[in-house]
Amino acid sequence: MSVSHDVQSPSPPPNGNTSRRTETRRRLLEAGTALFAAEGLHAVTSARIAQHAGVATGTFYLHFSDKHVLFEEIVSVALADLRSRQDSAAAGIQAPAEVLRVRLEELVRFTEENRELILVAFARGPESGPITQLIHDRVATDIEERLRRRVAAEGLAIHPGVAAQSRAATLIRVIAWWAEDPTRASREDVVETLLLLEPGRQASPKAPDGAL
Amino acid sequence: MSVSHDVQSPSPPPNGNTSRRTETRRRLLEAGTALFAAEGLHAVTSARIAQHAGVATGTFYLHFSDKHVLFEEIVSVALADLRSRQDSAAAGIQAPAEVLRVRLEELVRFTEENRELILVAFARGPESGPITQLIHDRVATDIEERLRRRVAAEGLAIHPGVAAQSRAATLIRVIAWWAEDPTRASREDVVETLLLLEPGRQASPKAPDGAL
Amino acid sequence: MSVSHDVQSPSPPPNGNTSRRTETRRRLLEAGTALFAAEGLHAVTSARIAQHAGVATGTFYLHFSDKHVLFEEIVSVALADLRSRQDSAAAGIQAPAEVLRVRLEELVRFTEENRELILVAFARGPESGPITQLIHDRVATDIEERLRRRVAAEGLAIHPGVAAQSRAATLIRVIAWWAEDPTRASREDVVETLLLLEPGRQASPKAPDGAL
Amino acid sequence: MSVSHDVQSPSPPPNGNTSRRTETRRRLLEAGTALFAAEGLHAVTSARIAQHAGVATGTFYLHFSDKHVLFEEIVSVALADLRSRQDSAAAGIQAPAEVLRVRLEELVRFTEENRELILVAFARGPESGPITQLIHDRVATDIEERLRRRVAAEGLAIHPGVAAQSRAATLIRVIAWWAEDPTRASREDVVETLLLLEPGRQASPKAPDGAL
DNA sequence: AATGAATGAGGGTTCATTCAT
DNA sequence: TATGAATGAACCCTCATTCAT
Repeated sequence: MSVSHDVQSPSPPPNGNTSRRTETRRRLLEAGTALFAAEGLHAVTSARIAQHAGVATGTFYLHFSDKHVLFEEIVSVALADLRSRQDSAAAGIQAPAEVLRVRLEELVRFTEENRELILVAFARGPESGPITQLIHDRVATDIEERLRRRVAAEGLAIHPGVAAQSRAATLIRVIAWWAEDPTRASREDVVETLLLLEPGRQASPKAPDGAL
Repeated sequence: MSVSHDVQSPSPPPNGNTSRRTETRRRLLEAGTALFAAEGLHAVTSARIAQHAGVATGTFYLHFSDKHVLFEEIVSVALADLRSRQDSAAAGIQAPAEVLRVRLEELVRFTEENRELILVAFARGPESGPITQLIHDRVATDIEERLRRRVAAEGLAIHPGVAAQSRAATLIRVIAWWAEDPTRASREDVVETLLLLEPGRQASPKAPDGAL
Repeated sequence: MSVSHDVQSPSPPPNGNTSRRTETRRRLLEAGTALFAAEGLHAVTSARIAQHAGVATGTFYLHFSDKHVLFEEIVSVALADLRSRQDSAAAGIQAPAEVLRVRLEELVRFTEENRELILVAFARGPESGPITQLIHDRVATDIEERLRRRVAAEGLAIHPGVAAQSRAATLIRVIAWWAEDPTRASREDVVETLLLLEPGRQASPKAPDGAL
Repeated sequence: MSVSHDVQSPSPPPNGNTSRRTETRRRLLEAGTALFAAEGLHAVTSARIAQHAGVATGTFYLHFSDKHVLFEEIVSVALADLRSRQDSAAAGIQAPAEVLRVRLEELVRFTEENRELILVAFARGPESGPITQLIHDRVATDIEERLRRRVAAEGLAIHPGVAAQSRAATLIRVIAWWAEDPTRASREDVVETLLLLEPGRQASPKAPDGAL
């Protein structure tokens, strides 16, 4: 159930065999994902991606105008997939606390199934490149909006901007850290700790303050 | 009171050449800081650093074996300076909560005074690379140790590894975000929110200051 | 009948690109040979070889990982060619003295036809380096082996190591000297004198030809 | 009794302590000899010679206009020294065969006492650089002159030019080869084999034909 | 005389990108 | 569509040489 790159058009191809162009594109995305995850954006050259994908150097440019575009594509497909999976999982749930937990659980599951991808997208902390910045900023903006509303409604003593930066960095870094080596913490530890660290939540000793 | 790369001793230099060397080195560090902050490690070349410092290309290599060594030097000098300032500020204070606040306040003050440097050290540019990771890892390791002790002593319901990643990412990201534009939040908002977000602390509405 | 870097097979190239690659490679080898002969390994840069071959700088590295590899290639192709020509010429001849003469004659003929190449391989330019040494050592090792056997069999009063160094140096130097300017001695003078100087041979006045 | 570089002027300095300038020059020559012998002309930089001599980079240029001049100086001082030692040793001897032997013996003794120097001057075969070329050419010219006279007088069946190239290359190569590792052959083996290989001499099996 | 920091031309090498086939 | 050889700008780095002290 991992993210797939072969879906190009919403409608499936007329016959069983994917078109050659689509297949080549898919292989480039796959090769890019593997190489970026292993070596980072900077160390990978377009020629090596092509080679790894089993196509000629020039073919790369028939599909992507450059390395960064490929990178962006990889990441944005992945993000969209994650979002839709989280939305499905949380559909129909009312309690905000439960929604949060379900979305975190889906995030963790997605991470397990797409470790390479996560390493590409979030690798090297929140400082890794324009695309990672973009993700961070998008995530942080959403969170800030939510927190702003809660501050207004509940009188939370936090600064929404500061807390949003914190939360976005936390999610990205914890997920990347865990993807590097999932034996570092159990799935439950990750979910529970992220729940407790949610801004505005209790995190006091032994007193889960009625939460969840 | 910003970090300086000048000669350490106020006494005059032992000979003419030494002071010239020191001066050149200082200018390279300064130029490197400015350029790294503005464009990131990857985009900056040693030739441009030299040019910006007003020296010849080859001179760069008389002082630093390459770009990364200069970067490391900038960052480690800055970190050491920050640490010593935090230690001085917290010297003699007993209450852990107060120590934490004082250290955060010093961090914020340092950030105000060394915005460029912070942008270099915590940069989000593409591939800022192993050094930024190193900082994160060093910070995270310290925090994890502290949390592990508190978990053992106080029975905190968090996973120390997860929470340490979260806290390190939070500190780095919030500080970098604020350094980008200090009008985004007041000094107090930054300090208070970071205090409240400390793992194991209350983050409930209107929690009385100094709770813990 | 000089050494050629062209395509081995007389049949047309399998595809357009391959022949272009081969052609470029041939031109680089040719340009390298000419430049090395004229200026020596040290004075020649890969950029100039490329320029002389009418290709871009980077193209050089598509074919040879560096200057020394090109040099090695030139020399080892030439040596292999010389060897095979000497072997063909001496095929079927029994008398050792005649074999020696025929091989020397072939060496001289080869030298006439490949003066540039000889100048490259046996060059005296500054630091022609490990490859020229390699040739000397290879030649000297072969000779030493032969002499060792003759010393054992015939009781020659020479030290095989010393004599082998002498003979290898003699062949290389005489050939290089003659290649610099073939009017310095007639083909016959070169062959006859090298025959007479063969260690273990008579070199007395008016020694009857074919003595041994 | 090795070659010394401290003799600058024919007359000794007025007082016992050599002048500072002379001393510096001597140290540069010594450092150059050691480094050239170990690493070759090309790999050695003027800065490293200076450093090795314990003086500043710029000082090098107060004594030698460049690296090659230092090299030439080293070599020509050594050659002059060798010549004068050979002349002294052969003084008063009449028999040409004995003169030859004595000169060869002196050459071998000189080589033992100045291995580093020999490695500098003759290193890497007869192809090592302009200075080595110079030596070779000078030696070859002398030999050719001698041989030309013998050919005229005795009717030797050799070409003087070819044989002179051979003999010069032989002497240089054998001496260099032996200097690399004097255990390769005994002093006597070197002298005797070089005697036997002298152009125009007998080198037939077991029949030293009255020679020497 | 000596110092040694500074110079800057130039070499080696890489790689994103093009284009003829 | 795909190929892959070729391009060439730009990078990193070295080192012979200068020159202010």
